[in-house]
Parts: sequence; structure tokens; C-alpha cells
Amino acid sequence: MIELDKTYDHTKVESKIYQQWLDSGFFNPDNLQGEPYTIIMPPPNANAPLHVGHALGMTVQDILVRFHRMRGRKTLWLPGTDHAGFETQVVFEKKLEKEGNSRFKMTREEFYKQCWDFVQKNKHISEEGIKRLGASCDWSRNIFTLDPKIVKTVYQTFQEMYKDGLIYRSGRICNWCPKHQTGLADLETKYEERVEPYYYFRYGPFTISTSRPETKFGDKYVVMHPADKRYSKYKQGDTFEAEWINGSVKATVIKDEAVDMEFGSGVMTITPAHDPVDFEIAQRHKLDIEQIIDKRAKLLPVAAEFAGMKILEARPKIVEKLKAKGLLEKIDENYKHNVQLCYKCGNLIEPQIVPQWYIAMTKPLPDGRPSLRDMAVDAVKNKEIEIVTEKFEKIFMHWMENIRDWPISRQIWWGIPIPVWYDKEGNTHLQKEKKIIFVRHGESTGNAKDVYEGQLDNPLTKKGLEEAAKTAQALKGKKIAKIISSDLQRAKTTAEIVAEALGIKNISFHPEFREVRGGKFEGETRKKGFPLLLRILGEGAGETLEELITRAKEAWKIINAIESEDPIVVVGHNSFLPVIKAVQEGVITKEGLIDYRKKWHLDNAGIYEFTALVNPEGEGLVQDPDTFDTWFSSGQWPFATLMTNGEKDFRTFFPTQVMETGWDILFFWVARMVMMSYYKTGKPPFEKIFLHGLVRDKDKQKMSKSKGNVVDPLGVIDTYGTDALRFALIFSTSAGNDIPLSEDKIKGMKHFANKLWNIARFVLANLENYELGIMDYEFKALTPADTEIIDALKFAIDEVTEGLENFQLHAAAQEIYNFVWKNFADVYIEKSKEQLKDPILKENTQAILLNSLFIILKLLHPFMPFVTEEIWGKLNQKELLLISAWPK
RNA sequence: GGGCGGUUAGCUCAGCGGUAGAGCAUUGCAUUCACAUUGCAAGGGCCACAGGUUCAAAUCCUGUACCGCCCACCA
Repeated sequence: MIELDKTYDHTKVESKIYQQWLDSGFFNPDNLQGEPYTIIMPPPNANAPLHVGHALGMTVQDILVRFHRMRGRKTLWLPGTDHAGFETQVVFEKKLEKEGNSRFKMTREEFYKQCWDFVQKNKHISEEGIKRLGASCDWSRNIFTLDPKIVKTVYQTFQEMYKDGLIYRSGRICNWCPKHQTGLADLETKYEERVEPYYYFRYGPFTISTSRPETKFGDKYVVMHPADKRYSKYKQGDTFEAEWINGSVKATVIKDEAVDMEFGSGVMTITPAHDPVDFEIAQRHKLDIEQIIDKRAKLLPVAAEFAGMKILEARPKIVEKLKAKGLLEKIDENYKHNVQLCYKCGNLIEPQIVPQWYIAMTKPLPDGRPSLRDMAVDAVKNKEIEIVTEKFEKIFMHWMENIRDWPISRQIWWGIPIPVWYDKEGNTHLQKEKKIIFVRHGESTGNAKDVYEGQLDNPLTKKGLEEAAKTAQALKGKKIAKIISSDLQRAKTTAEIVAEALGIKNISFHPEFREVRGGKFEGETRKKGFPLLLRILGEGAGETLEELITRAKEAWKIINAIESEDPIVVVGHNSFLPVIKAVQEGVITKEGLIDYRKKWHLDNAGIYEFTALVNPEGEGLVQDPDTFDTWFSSGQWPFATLMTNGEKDFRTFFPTQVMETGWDILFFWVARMVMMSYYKTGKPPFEKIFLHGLVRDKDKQKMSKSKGNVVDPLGVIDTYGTDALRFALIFSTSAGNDIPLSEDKIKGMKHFANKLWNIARFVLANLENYELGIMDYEFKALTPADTEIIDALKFAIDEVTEGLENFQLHAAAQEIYNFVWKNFADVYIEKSKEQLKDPILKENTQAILLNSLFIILKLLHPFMPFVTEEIWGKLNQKELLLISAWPK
């Protein structure tokens, strides 16, 4: 007889159960069968602890993932963390500021290293948080957005898009944040209504008006609408002298339709260097453009005595001066207008002309496909991608229609550097693609004996010679630029056989590491696994890590010196081949090398082809100082992540099934993923987009640190348990709507977990020695109460299943909640107490109680994984509830 | 300026053609019996307003009034 505690104590259960799940290996789809079901986790910022919004997202995804795993799908939920370029840099700079430091006092390298360490330290905190939420994701595939394998994919995409003419660099005007010293996309700015004085000035024969007199120093064009009759006597190109801030200027009349005749006097002067509309007018008419304000929002020498002043300081003084000159006509003190602000720091955006990289959103692809925008729009229109809740589909379409080219460069340091170099003439140089064909030597006498060879210079066996010839055949027909080989006999001979068969004269041999230091491993019997490299590095028997890396870099020098687009064949032994690849991709730690050694194992005479991106080298080449917008790399996340684990994952799990995230990053992220994925793979990144709302406090207020109403999910978990938090987040809310979360609600759900626990306690207490495996129990002599609960149970199964299938999680949660508490506990259990006393009805009743409990646990498991798994474990089950079959 | 939503019980929200629902809160009763992190019961709504479609409207259509959000941004 199994006794349960009187109440459910989550603190005794959760970490234990999570460990059981991890140990089972079933978070990893490699241990599951069936049709793949994939969700890529939106990677939380590595620098910040989880907030309750993450808790909601993780819960929703975990529910979907657990549901489909139980339904027999090969389920992959791929976790990761995000370097979150701008966000993290802002946080880190604030930290520096507190310490009296600044990034402008540091070298870029210093800054990057410190930021890296800062992020690595915090990364574990968010990963721990994800675990505590019960996320059943596959940690063996956990990945960071700055992982070299991700960066490589990002660079490849950049290169492809550049070659396709979709990426270009332009010196047009951009949103500039003077505080953060970077350009920003439109999405990264916000508007705020302000009431500010509005000034009317005399400018030659005209009246012009402005809220920003400090920009007006360089103004030498007056612009009016061509159809404005009031000014018909002025013609395009007319000039006149006008007394202005610092003396007389020669002004030119420009006619442009951008001018609103109704507004002010219908005449304006323009400041092309600091206003997007003015800039466009200047472009149209090929007007001079002069910078007035510097990147720190201070006035330049053109402002004469005002030079060096901050704009807000200068403004009243300039007005004063113009007034003294009799040029001020009037001031409207109640002028309401919108000002553009940096969405992070809230400082005024100062438009500046700074060259940025852009992606063309509406330009058709050179291969005949429509533009990035159109591919995304088409996908949603013809339901290749479905956005859950129509509301967001409309918003998505509307945004897409008005989309502008996307600036992807940022003048910040924390992020992926832009892989572009400039020479002295300002020409652009990209990374070079090097096609590499690795070939391992054929079987050597050492291989035949299955021993480690190390530096032993063994020849090929007869079989090895044949293998080399076979490999040569496989390469036949390829144009090969050169063969580079190790000078060990086994490699040399293999290389020569290949060269001869393909008729290649261009072949060179390079010295291997030959020194014997201990040499303990030589000739030893090969054991399981991939220990050779480990032993080289670990036991000091051979080459040190530094020596190995140096040698790999030397190899790359040789490869890079080859000026050919054709593939280069590299012949060597099994340990060195992946090392070259790893070093090229920047994985230069011991762990990184060993990881590569495991992944790229080659059989004797095996072939492995890949394309490397190599930085250009040359006199005076300077790398572009900018980094990518985080969303440029995370926009590639669904395929980039799946491409890191060999090609198999990508083939198996892409396109993924669902992207679940907050609606607030629909444009930032989701739209970009759709476009990038179609571009790169020709496929949608996911079939469904499921957007959750913002979690608000009980008064529907947005949570914020300054309001002090932030709910810490981990604190809630400590007090009420993960299951309670999860159920509270899901219960009585529908997709895409904001969710008010109150402590009462969470408490109520803790009560529900306890209710379930006591239901189990009751069922178990009344089982006596009844054997537990009764899922096939044949019911006889059903009472009306029995029939009723069986029907209700069937109904609940259907409703919960349907709710989960249709992303109506709240409906599913309510259904199971009501069934458990009302139908089962309040009605059936109460009636069963009588029935259990009846010797005829007893067994039947026990069977119904137990079967119902089984089904309840299954239905509830996606929502409340811990308490259900714990109870399940008390029911003498062999397999985990985690992978038990979903009821039908 | 353009677009998208919302308005249902005191509070938070489901329902979206067929007799008004949940959680919390309120009130009364019960309580050695799985659970007081409980049970039973009660009160509480012309489903914003005005028209229309329909045998039938909280649910569909049109308009009005508030509330909210997104996009654009006029010097």
C-alpha cells in the first residue's frame, strides 16, 4: 500500500522529477520515434534573468511539446540563448557607467572580452530558469547565438545576399542615437507627443517656421509647393539674399511637392543632413548637404559662437539672437508635435548621415523569385504559414505593405562583426569562399592492427591502396585547384594516387608534427570513442594545443594563397582534418576541437566537403567597424540552429511546426525569420505562428521595474510551485490577448495541484491490493454514476485534445480543470464512497477510479508536468508519464 | 492621417447564431469520513448604445460612443 503525504509539496518534487526526465534522455528526439515535431525556442537574452513573459512563452511551448511527444511524435524543442546585441550592450554600458567607466575609454577588444565574460556568467542563470519552469527541451542541442557555427551561417547568408544584390551600403540619412552612438532601424525608435515652442522667422521675403532653430545654420534653400499660387512669382532656382543667424546667406528657391501648402506659411527651409524629409528633397534636387550637428548632438563650427553647445542649450540663445536681429515674427508656445526617441534610452533621435548596410525588402530576387517582402506576404496569404488569431495576420500584412529597406549595421561592439573589408581606395572586399575536400588516407598497417599511430609513419596496406583508388574515382570529373597533403607515408601515398588518377600536377606535401614526447599512445590498441586528440592534448604525449593551432593556421595560409575558385583537396589523417575546420571556424578551445573531432569523423579514404569563408588579407585592408543588427542573425535562427548539428537535423526537423513568441516582436523577429528563411531555404521556417500576449499585473498594468510590480517567476515557483504558475498563466486567457496575473490566481492553482494530489490519495487508499495494470479492465454492472463519469471522461479527452490541437490552450485547461474538480472529485468520488461499500459494485468502482486517474494525469501532464509525473510514479508505472501515450 | 481590436456578474476574462459561463471576491450552511489548499448552497448580468439580417442575435451586418493597441509622421 502506497501512502501519500496529506498535502502536495512541490519543493520536494520538482528538481527530482526534472532530473528523472533529463536522465531518461527523452527530451532528445534522437531517442524518440515518429514523425518529427519541432519548436525552436526563442532564445532569451543571455544577460538577463527570466521574467514572467518568458515563463508564459516557455509554458506554452512546453505544453505543445509535451502534448505532441505523448502523441508519438519525434519531438524536438531546441533551446538557446541570445547575445542580444544592442540590448546587452546597453545593459553592460550601464554597468560600466556605474563603475565610472565607459566603452569610449576602452579598446574594442577589451570591451568585447568583458562583455563576453559578463554574458557567459549570466547565461547559466537564464538556463537554470528555463529548467525550473519544467521545459522539456533538448539540452544536448543548446546553442548560443554567437556560436561560431551560427556565425558562419550568418556570414554565408550575408555573402549570398550581397552577391544577389539584396544587401547594399548606403550613405543616406538614418536614425542616430547620440547616447548610444549608433544608427537604429525605424522599429527601434518610438514617438512621443511633446508641447514645445514653435518659432516663426523672417527669411528673406518669406516666413518660415520651425521647432528646431538650432538646425537652421546651414539653411540656404527655401522650398515651396509648385502649385502654391501665393508663391508663383518665384521660380525654381531663383536666388535672393537673406539676413540670417550669422550674417547674410544666398538662398535658392526650390519647388517640391513634399511641402504641405496648408501648413504654416507653406514655405520651409531645409536641413538635409538632419531631417529625413529634407534629405529626400535635397536628393531629388541634388542640393548641397551640410552637417550642422555632430554625432554627440553638439553644434559644429558652422554655428560660429554656438559651436560646441548641446542643441537644447543653444536653442534659446539662437532664438534670442534672431529676435535681436528683428527676424523673429512670433512664437507659438502650445505647439504639439511628435518627437522621435531611442526606444532604449528615450533620448532624442538626431538623424545623421552615416553609411549603413541595408537589405532591400521589395527588390525581386535575381533567380526570378519575388522580393523578400513578397515571399513573406505570399506565404501568409496562401496559408503556407498561419498566424494564430487573424488579428495578427492583418497587422502583419499591414506592416509588410509599408515596409522599408532594413538597416542591418549598428555602430556597436557587442555583436557579430560585419564581414566586409575596405582597401585604401575604399573598395569593398568580402570574405573568400574556399571549397575544401577533405580526404582521409586509406587503411594503413597501423589501422589494420587497430592501434593508435600518432607520428608513426606507417605505409598503406593493400586494402588502403584500393581505398585510395576508389576515392580518386569518386572525385573524378571535379576540377581541383590543388592537392595539399600531409607528408606521412599513408597520406602521401593516398594523395599521389588521387593526383595521378585525376591528372593533377599541382600537389604539395607539408611536414607533420614528428617530435616524440613520451609517445605513450603509439601503437596502443584503439579504444572506443575518439580519444586520440584528447590524448595528444591531454597527456602531453604529443603536440600542445598551441602548436596544433599554429600548425592548422599555417595550413590555412597555404590554402588561402591559392587563387582559384576550384576546390582544394586536403589529404591527412583523421585528427588533423577536423582541426583545420575548427580553427577556420574559430573554435579554438580544446573543448571545441574535441567536439569537432567527434562530429567529423572520417573513415579510411573518406571524403568530407565543405565551404570555408576566409577573411581577405592584404596591404591596408581595414574591416568594417560595424556589427550586425541582432535581428539579422536571429532572423536566421530556425535554420542556422538546425544546420549546426550536421545536415541531418536540418533535413529531419525543418521546416519547424510552430514559432511561439510574444506579439511585440512580430516585426522585429518573426517577419524577418520568414523572409530570411524563404530566401535561404526556399521554405517557411515554421508552419504556425502562435503569439502570446503581454503578462500584466492584476490591475492590467504593464510590469516594470519602476512601478515595482514585476512578478519574478522563480520567486513564484518557490512559493507556489511551477505547476501552479504554469496553470495560472494558461488558465482563462486566449491567444494573443494580454494576461493579467494575480497572486490569488496562482494560489488557486496551487490548490488545484493539491486537489489532484488528494484525489490520487483517495484513489490509492481505496485500492487495497487491487492490481494496478487495469487499463483493459472490462466494466460490468455500471451504475448511472459510472456511466455518467465515463461519458464525461470521453468528452473531456475530446475537448482537451481539440483545444491543444487548435491552440486553445485556455479552453483545454478549463476543461480539464472542471472535469477534475467538478465531475470527478465533487460528484463521482462522493458517489463512489457509497459504491465502494457495496461488495458487488466495489471492484468496478475501483477500476473506474483508477482508470480515470490515469487519464486525468495524462491530460493534465502538459500543463502541470511535475505533480502529474510524481503521482504517476506512485502508480507502479514502468515508463515515465512524459512519454506515455495520449488518451483517445 | 492609415489600420486592428475591445466594451459580458463586484474584479479578471471565456463564449462568438439556438434557454447567459469560469476563476477570484461576497453570503449562508456543513465539517472526526482523500483534501479547510475542503464540501453543499445562494446572491449577483435588458452581454456599451441604436438600427438591421434571421424562426432565433451576446454571437452576423451597419452606425454611434467610449477604451486600448499597431503603423506612419508635416517643416
